[in-house]
Amino acid sequence: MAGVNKVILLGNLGADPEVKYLEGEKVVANLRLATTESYKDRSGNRVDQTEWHDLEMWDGQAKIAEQYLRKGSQIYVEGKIKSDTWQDENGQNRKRMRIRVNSFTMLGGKPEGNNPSPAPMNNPQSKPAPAPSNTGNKPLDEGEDDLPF
Amino acid sequence: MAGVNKVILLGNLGADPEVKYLEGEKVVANLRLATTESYKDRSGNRVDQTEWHDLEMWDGQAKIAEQYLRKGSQIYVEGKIKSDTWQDENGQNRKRMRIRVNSFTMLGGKPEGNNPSPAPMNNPQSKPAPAPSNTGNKPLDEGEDDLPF
Amino acid sequence: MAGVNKVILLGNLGADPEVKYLEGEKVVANLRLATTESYKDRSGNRVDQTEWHDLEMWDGQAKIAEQYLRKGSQIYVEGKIKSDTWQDENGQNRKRMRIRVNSFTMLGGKPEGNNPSPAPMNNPQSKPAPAPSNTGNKPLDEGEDDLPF
Amino acid sequence: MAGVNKVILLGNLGADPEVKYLEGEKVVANLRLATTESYKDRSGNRVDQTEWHDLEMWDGQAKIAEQYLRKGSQIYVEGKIKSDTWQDENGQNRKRMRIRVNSFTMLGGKPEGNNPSPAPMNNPQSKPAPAPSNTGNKPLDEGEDDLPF
DNA sequence: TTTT
DNA sequence: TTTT
Repeated sequence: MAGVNKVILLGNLGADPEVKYLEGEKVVANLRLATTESYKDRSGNRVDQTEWHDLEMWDGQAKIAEQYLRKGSQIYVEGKIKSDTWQDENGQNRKRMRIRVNSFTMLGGKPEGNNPSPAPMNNPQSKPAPAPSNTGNKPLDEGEDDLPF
Repeated sequence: MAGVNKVILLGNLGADPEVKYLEGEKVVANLRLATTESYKDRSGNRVDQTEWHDLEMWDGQAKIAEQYLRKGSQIYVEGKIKSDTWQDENGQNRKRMRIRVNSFTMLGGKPEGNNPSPAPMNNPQSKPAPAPSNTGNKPLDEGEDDLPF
Repeated sequence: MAGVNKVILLGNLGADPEVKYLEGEKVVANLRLATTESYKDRSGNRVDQTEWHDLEMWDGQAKIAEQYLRKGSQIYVEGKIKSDTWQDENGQNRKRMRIRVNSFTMLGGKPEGNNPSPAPMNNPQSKPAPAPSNTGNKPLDEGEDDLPF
Repeated sequence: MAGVNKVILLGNLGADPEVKYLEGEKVVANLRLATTESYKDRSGNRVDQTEWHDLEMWDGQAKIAEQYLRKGSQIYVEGKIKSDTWQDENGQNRKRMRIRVNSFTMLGGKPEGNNPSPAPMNNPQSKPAPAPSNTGNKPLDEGEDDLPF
């Protein structure tokens, strides 16, 4: 019964986060993260292999993502694999895997050129916040809420 | 370009490994691994949440899996996320995620009752082997050289 | 400023946990964990290499350790490296590294023979508890306190 | 006997790597890596807590470190804990922990200002090399074979 | 669709 | 002794 399901990713966002404000104070952000592995094939040519990951962040974390992450941002992520299953319109069973993010760390990378500042907030009542660089890896006494401020 | 794509799992196999011998000495094993997380919901009831993972092992690792792993075996796994994409019969884009295993460790757990001994080998010329408890974590002198070029 | 400091261990305890009850409801448990790597040297002989780790757990986690972990117990651990520095009696700078445990999972293994049941509690007012198999990897809504019950 | 001993670090180098060329083509690099965790204490003040790690790299990896890493470089590291024990001049048992690096990835960060280009090589016969961004995570066909015997 |  |  005891289990471990852990994912560690380091890569760049393929697009700005997509953030949705749901009922009851819930917020969810969806992000696309590319992790690229580079190696030489047998003929000596360098090959880049990119894997795309669907990330899901909630609440405080989602708001931080919305404020600070942009297309191109480089982040380190810890999370877990989470799959949804459903039936599609043809009655076939479908499955979709996602990474549920537990914590992430911004590493710099270069956000998009002509909009270097944080994007306008969708959430008007959100308070201004200092730039965080880390979410989730909190000291134990304060628990693992997702808001570093 | 620098990227990290790492998965760490600890759980039990839902079935015996499925092993295929391909041309050119290639061997592949597919396994289903369950990782179960147990927590109490807001009404205080214990809830088990199980995630199923599709694992893929190759060559020497696949043979070890075939010899030593069974439905119910408990293993620790390191690997990476790997997705295949294709078009289904309706012309829709489909995607399937898998864990490409880099190394695994057998932890005991309980193999199935009435077939406690290793399953018959599909591969007649395979040599008998001592029971390993670890794959992939190689000694320094042999393993992983460090030059990416 | 952004940093990651993460340790993942899987091994067996070299002794029963040492638990101390401090003032103000604080509890700390110290444990010795062995991780053994097995490989063949260049002459083909199997070599076991064991590394011993000093683990530190606090509060709820420490109590779970006291109740359920014994010499020989096999556990999976996530934590971080934490060092103390001080001057010894000769005025020399000394440093000691420890693993501060964030979460652990019991994997079975074999507790000591003649005392198979949980050791008597040092802490009289502690309530009886169901056997947990996992600490720390909690759903986000409940945060990362260490008590699974 | 099966064990896991894994360390994941992300931080900045406190100094240039120290590289030693030993007999028989062996090369070792020692590095100091800082991982900084940032959190708010109970009075709401932001606190930075830095842990310093001693890293050890060998051979090809050591050469890459020598060529490309500098004081201030930001890297992601995977490795394992490795301790040496000895008796000091007072006859006391001493222990020293180190991280034996299995692979690392350069993340940018800003190398020192007035010496932006790679340092001169200590190793005259080394061939010029393209800037790598990743070590150790090898392509499947070459890397990590899977047979521990 | 990212990054170097 | 790093970094933001």
